[in-house]
Amino acid sequence: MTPASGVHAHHHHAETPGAGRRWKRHAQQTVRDAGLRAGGGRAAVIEVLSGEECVLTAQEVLDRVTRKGGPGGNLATVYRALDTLHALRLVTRLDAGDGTARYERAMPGGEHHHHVLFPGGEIRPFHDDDLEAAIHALAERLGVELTGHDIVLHAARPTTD
Amino acid sequence: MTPASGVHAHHHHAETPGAGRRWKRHAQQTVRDAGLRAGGGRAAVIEVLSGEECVLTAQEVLDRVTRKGGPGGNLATVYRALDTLHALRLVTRLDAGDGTARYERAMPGGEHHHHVLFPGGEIRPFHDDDLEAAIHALAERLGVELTGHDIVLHAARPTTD
DNA sequence: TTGTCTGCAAATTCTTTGCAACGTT
DNA sequence: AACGTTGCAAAGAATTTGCAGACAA
Repeated sequence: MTPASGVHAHHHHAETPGAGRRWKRHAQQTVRDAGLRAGGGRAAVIEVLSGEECVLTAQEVLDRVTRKGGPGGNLATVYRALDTLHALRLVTRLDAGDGTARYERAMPGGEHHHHVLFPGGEIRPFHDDDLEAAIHALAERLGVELTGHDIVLHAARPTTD
Repeated sequence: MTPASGVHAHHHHAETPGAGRRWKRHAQQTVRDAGLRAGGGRAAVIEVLSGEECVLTAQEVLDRVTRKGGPGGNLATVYRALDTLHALRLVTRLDAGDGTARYERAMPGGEHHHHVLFPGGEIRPFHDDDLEAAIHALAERLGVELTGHDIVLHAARPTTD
């Protein structure tokens, strides 16, 4: 049962201004360095992602690409672009548990955030240094070399806001 | 809750003996209490899950059910059973990021574990009280009423062990 | 030119559903 | 008898892939 429940991301989170532009440049550079070419489809996906702080599904990326006109107006192209960007660690994939992957830009330097899922599909990003510290301490305790970590909280609703 | 005791996590697989049997009884009881009947398919799924401490895909559950002979030898039945058990909060769903859902029994009382993913697909469960404490502190800081949380670590490989 | 990118359609994979027969209560 | 349960086949949804033509370097 997946009646296309909408998932809305909240911008609760003041993000560094220019982060999108910075990521866009970084992404273009990285793609070029990988020996790949500057086609319109992938460029459009990069453009869209640079303008979004939090997760989008492939379909949502396509919608936004389409809205802007131009090339990239194809789901296969979007998926291919997302795959490439993910392989280059330029985007992060989030599984919200509804069988649809969501993607968001990954800032260079490991700067990242996690997600709180609310009933109804709302997704809210958050970042917390104490949590990051706890994760790293944990990894050491477990004796594993961490390459990444995903944390998804499920909440009934904000107790305050 | 979850006093940050100095309990050392890092159990590879040290689970309380009898946990499987306990869960099985609990599951059967809960299903009965929900007004559902005791068919062979769901019973087989419960049987399989009770014998596994960590995640299985629907297909893996089916394989094990089939191996034991008897009813339940059908993927649709397995999915339906897993759905029901999940709705009753008797199983947990894990998205390892490969587009296939994995399920494991959920012990009553909130007792649970998280997962470390290694390259190659190996999944190792762990539990850590300090981490749990950190999560609860975090939720309070965020001002949300937590109903659950998923933590997935990605590791290159054990640094020691 | 050479090798990459795109779009379109077809194919895959995972999961859900319709329906008739069957089992439990 | 009433109603949940199961199996099989078909349907769906998300994601991937084969190909031929368009493009970038």
